[in-house]
Amino acid sequence: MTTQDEAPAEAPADEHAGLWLTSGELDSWLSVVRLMTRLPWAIDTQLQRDADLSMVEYMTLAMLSEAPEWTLRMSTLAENTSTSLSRLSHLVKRLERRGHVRREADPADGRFTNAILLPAGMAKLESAAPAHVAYVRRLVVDNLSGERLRRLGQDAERILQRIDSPAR
Amino acid sequence: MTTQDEAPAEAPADEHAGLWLTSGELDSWLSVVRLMTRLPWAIDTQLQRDADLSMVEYMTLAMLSEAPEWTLRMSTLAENTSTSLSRLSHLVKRLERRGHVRREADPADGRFTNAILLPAGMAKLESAAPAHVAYVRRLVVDNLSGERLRRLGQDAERILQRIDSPAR
DNA sequence: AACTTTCACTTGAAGCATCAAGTCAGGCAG
DNA sequence: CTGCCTGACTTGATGCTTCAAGTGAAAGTT
Repeated sequence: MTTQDEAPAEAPADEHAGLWLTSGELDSWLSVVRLMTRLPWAIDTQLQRDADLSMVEYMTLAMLSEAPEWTLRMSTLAENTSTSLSRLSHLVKRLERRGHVRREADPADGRFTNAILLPAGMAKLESAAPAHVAYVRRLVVDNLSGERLRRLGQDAERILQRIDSPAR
Repeated sequence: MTTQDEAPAEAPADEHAGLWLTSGELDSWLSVVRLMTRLPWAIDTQLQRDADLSMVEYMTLAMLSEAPEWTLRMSTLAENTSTSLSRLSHLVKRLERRGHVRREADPADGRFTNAILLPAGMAKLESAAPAHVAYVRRLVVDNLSGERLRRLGQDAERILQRIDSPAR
């Protein structure tokens, strides 16, 4: 503080060790940012074009199709698709309007709401799946070696754990 | 087509080789999907809370701050932040209202619009950066080994290339 | 039994993204 | 120099997401 402390542009490299990112770290991070931006966009575009579904809608139908009785609680569905209950509620309302899904209060405990896949929704999912899977294969699964794909999944899980961990 | 073809639930495992995903592939893919969903959400939440900025807004300010004269064409900015020109136009209008940025037609060629970072925008960015970088370090950069981070960046680039490649 | 609380949603308003159409500058053809 | 044409945005409407507040069912409290 005795000497001047401006000169924001250039500074000794070690000055911000741990505060800023090194150039290599930054490159990797920016690649990840681009991936997070453009991969969802690419998949949404494909699904929208070929099946008039967004990725969350697809995931929602897919999760229901694998549940017993084609039925899941809204809260479970929200967890599994990583969305807020509010977003899911609006979204299911739209799927309901389109006849893909219906809702009913859980007969055993009226606080819960069950979302139930309808045959038309299953048909929609089945018609959308092949092109979607093919595209996911092309972009990701068949584009990386088995080893790298597995590690990518692991890295993702490791990051997700940190997101969920309480600190900060 | 001569025999019945329903029974959607169970089918021989090799039946859809290459059409569906194996259980390991599916696990990895679903991890990636969760990452794409929740990492942007986590970062947006942190930035919003600490600096009242979204990630795209942050990136926009950051790109401008590193450009000569704190100036970039809208189209360049759109490329660099992976957004559409339309979205960027709306976004920059909002940043303009807040006094972070201004726009002017390129004096040399009036078809281009330059976005220019204002001192207030730079100040905003500088106040937001430390907490943002710390969070990125915590979730990603310091959470993976140097080796794994580099590979993650490479995998991302590989996927991005496919997204950009014309076929399909 | 009345009450409070909690939990699991639902809703409406406001903000942001997307899509299609419009504008406007400069290059080019005649 | 007039009239297209292209490219680079900008705009307005529509739809989806988010945020804050509301509702209603069951469990616990007194």
